[in-house]
Amino acid sequence: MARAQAVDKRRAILDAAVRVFAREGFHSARVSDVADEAGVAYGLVYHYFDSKDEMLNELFTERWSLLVQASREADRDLATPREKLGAVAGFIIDSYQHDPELMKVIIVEVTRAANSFGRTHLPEIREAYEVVEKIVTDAQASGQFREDVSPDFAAMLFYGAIEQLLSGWIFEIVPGSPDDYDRAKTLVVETICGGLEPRASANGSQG
Amino acid sequence: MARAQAVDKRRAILDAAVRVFAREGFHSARVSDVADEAGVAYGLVYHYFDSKDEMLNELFTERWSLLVQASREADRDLATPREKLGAVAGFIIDSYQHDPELMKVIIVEVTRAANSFGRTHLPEIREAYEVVEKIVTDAQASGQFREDVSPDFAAMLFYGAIEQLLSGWIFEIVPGSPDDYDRAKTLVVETICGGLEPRASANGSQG
Amino acid sequence: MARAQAVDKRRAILDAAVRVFAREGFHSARVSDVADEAGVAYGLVYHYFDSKDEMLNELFTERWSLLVQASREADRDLATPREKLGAVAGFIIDSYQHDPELMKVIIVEVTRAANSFGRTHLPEIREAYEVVEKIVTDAQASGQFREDVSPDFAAMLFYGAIEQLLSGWIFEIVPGSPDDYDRAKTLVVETICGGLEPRASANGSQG
Amino acid sequence: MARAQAVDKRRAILDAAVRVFAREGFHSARVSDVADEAGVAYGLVYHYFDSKDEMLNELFTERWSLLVQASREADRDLATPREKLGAVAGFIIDSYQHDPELMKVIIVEVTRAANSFGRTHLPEIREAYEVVEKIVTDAQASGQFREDVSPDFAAMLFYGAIEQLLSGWIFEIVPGSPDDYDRAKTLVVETICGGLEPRASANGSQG
DNA sequence: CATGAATGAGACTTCATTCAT
DNA sequence: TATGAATGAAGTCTCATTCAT
Repeated sequence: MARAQAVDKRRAILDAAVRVFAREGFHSARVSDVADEAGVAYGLVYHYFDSKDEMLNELFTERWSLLVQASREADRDLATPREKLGAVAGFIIDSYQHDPELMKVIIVEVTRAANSFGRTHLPEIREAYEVVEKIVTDAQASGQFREDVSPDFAAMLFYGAIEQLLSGWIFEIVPGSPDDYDRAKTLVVETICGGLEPRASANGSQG
Repeated sequence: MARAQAVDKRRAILDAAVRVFAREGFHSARVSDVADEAGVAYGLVYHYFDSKDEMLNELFTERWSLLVQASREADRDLATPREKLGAVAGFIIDSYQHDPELMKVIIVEVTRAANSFGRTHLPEIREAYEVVEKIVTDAQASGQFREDVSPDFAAMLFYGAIEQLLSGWIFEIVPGSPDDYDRAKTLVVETICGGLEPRASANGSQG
Repeated sequence: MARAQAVDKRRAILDAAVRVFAREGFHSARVSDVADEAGVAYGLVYHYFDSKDEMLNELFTERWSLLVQASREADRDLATPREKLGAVAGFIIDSYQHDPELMKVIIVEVTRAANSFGRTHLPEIREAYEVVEKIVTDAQASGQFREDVSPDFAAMLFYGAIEQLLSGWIFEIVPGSPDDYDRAKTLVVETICGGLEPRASANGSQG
Repeated sequence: MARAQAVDKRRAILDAAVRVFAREGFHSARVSDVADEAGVAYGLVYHYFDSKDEMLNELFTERWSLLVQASREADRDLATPREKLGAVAGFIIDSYQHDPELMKVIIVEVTRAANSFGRTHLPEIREAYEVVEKIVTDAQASGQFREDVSPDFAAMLFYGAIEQLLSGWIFEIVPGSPDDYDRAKTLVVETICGGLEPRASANGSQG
């Protein structure tokens, strides 16, 4: 019971942190803001977390591990590279749709903050990239993707595009309705894969 | 003479700021670091700039306006969408090759920092996007690009991919040699355009 | 217990501020001086007060409200204008005698600093003036005071004289012993009221 | 010719200082504000004055010496204490009417800033007080003023009242039209002198 | 005389973290 | 567990003054 309480408080703090970090940005957010938002005492935050950074770390890892896991399952369970990459993109976009504040924090404060938290979590981020790289490598081996685009380059393009897309929604630069999310899932894959697939006829400088 | 001196010092501070911001990150960088790096007195920084922020603003605008200008010229002077987008991508990659520290600062601290400086410079950033959107729109009108990908979506993908690529080089996640830069110019365009062009035969919804 | 502690520290800071502001002047006083004088950590000052200014505001309001209250009671409870004004003057002089440092701060840094804090507290200062104005108005209505001196003019004279007197003591321009304080109470009222009362015979240019 | 120029610039700086100090307050005013207002180069201020303080010192002394001189002449040339004190009050009020900004600076930044410049100029300020004290002493000796009010006390009251009055005009707490100025000259003397003169009959608790 | 660039000390405020209860 | 008072390091910005030209 007390245990349940404790877990609840910890969770409440983490959830509050998401909202506060999303709203204020990690840097501007004060630990006291998180405590207030969670409705707990200032000091309790430090009972559950060693530092402000740790909250973000936890938030990131919690979610990112799911992405890596989902990516691996997609690679294992699905047949074509399009399906696989579509599942990865779909998972990310669904995550955003389901909890936009959390995804905002993850992308803005970690994934694209290569200077600070991005560095810290580089190994985890690379894991996700590597799944995509493997999907591309396999697709090249089977002739489904052209071979002149290196897998890491392709993974870069893939994630770059998706993150930019999410950034656009996050900062309301482009409209983001449920319809847009669905359409985006299809289009991002189609566009990127379209570019990665060999052309039927001659392509390239395409006179 | 005195005038030249003055200009020099201002320039020296700005150049020092690039190095310091690139090295430490804007947030961690102290104004005193910039002054030290420039070899001037602390107060002189505030003689030329109203605030630490203003230095970054200036640095960004100075360079970004060149990008916008170059993009417009590419759109005006070149013939095919591939050539146009290739010129834009080329300009960015050349900029990076020529002054990697400045581009690092611009991308890391402004373009991808949608929470802080990215917001401030959104209008300027949008200008660059709009050129790409126009290129895509025109290409769609002439049947060179498929029409089911909206121009703003395409612009998002395009810039997202390029920025991610540069991030990879900046943070040494992927190797970045002069050869890589050249290859990247070709590939990024080929891949993105490849995805944007109509397929020779039926594909798309890939039946 | 913890609560009492907290209150004590807050009080200690405020009391220290009085001493420091009186000694150094508000402008020259550093927040660290106040913290040192109070024997607390620097940051604690900002735990209890939003700014250095706020300490002075609090100090002023705390005391000034007592003056306004005492003035109103004097007006209500006493009979003649002499008694009323005597009570007001007496309260101020007693305040000075009781806590000269606080009154020094209030007069020097607020009441006579019309440019800075005086402006901020003008409404409260005016309240005190208005009580005196009312006393004068009533005295004029009952024929005890001459009518050619407007009440606000009279209030000005009254407070101007008292403040100057206190300034003289504060800066040791004129001697200030307990005896002097007592004598002053009588004389200031007698002189000012003497000037406000109608002359028995002809007055004015009194040849 | 060059000499005339020089004098003009010095004067221009001093005049600008009056306006700037009156507008911003001495503390908030920057030396550069004064230079800008005077239309001269920053450094020139330091060619003519050793420091920011010195400008205020000069401004004060320049005017205050006139007051002392005028007071002495009034004491020497006029007959009754009323006339004498009336002339002193008149001179101050005329000064205000003639150059309100300068008088504002003198009163707000020097005369009533007993902590800072008031201390510095205490000797000069005392000179003015001493003239009034002498007038009162003489009036007491000739039986025109009551003897139970000490001359320094009386001088305090006199100046306190006048300064408060000017403060009221300066900060627009009480209306200040040319008419008000004229009326004030009469009333301030009449009230103060009225209080200092012996009562025809018994007075005091004035049954 | 005149200019304005250059200097650098100084102070407020913020806030993550610790600790006593 | 829970509270919130207490700590103190750190950094931005201001601005009077100096100095080279």
